[in-house]
Amino acid sequence: MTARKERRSDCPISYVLDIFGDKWTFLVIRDLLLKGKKTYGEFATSDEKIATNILASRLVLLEDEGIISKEKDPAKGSRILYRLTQKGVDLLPVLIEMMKWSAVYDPDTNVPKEMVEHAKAHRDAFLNQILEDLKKDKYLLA
Amino acid sequence: MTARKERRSDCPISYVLDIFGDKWTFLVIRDLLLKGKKTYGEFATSDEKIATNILASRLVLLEDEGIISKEKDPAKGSRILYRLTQKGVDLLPVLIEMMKWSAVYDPDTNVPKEMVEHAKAHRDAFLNQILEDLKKDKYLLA
DNA sequence: CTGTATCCTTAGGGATACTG
DNA sequence: CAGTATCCCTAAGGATACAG
Repeated sequence: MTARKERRSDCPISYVLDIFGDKWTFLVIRDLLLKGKKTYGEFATSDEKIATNILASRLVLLEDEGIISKEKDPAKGSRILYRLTQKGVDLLPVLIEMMKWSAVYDPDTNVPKEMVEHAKAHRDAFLNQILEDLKKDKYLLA
Repeated sequence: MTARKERRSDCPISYVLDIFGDKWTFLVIRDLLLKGKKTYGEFATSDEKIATNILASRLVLLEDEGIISKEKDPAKGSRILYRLTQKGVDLLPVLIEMMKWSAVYDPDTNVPKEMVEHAKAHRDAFLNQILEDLKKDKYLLA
């Protein structure tokens, strides 16, 4: 069933959380975006062992939100392939920033070393640029 | 009580979700980072109306994770001020990317118009840059 | 005002079996 | 393999009262 969409507020952060505010939905995006996974079975066998009912409900949710789409595998009719829409692909920067943050602060995370270096080196410059924009009220919320 | 930390995997995205995988925690960060809120009462009166028990538990969680810290208001001893640590401030890029995404895809979001323009104009360039890095396996997960 | 505590309800989610 | 369905349980979370 389609989850009834009830916004808690008109805040853009809240909009993201209304869709992704749980421990699983972003992992499906990760699998599609960064692990090249495309099928139900591939999602189901990720390290975090998502339950099949949760997985199915998330795929429906993501399709309802226009973030993924389904198609039959042309090579094998019984197989269904999931792919990200543009709206889904555009989540990449969010994922990347999450990974950079973890790369810096999670000692146990398995992020490539060069990415850690990249993140640390660019962190200050990136933050300063954003803070500049903040000063111009570019991102300030009401 | 301190939530028992049980990682589901060593994935950096999963690390973020283990902390922020709910509908409320990021809103507290938003209030600190983008709304200039500092006190319990200010958090409690946000648009989304977080329950006080949830709020308190999230503040404990965030302090345990080293993302916020507490101090007494020097001007008023009974008042407690929360502030972000460096680890917390470094979440800003994540929040910003979330806002940019909402600015593009949520028709009802109340993001400043200039930010929408900014996001749309820079989206392709930004994605292309990340995709370049992806090709170099800079962000690829195992 | 800053929290705790308690009660209660619902939603999230694990395990597993089952269907096309 | 791609899902549904069911059972059951726990955690999340709303309401509210209360304490320092």
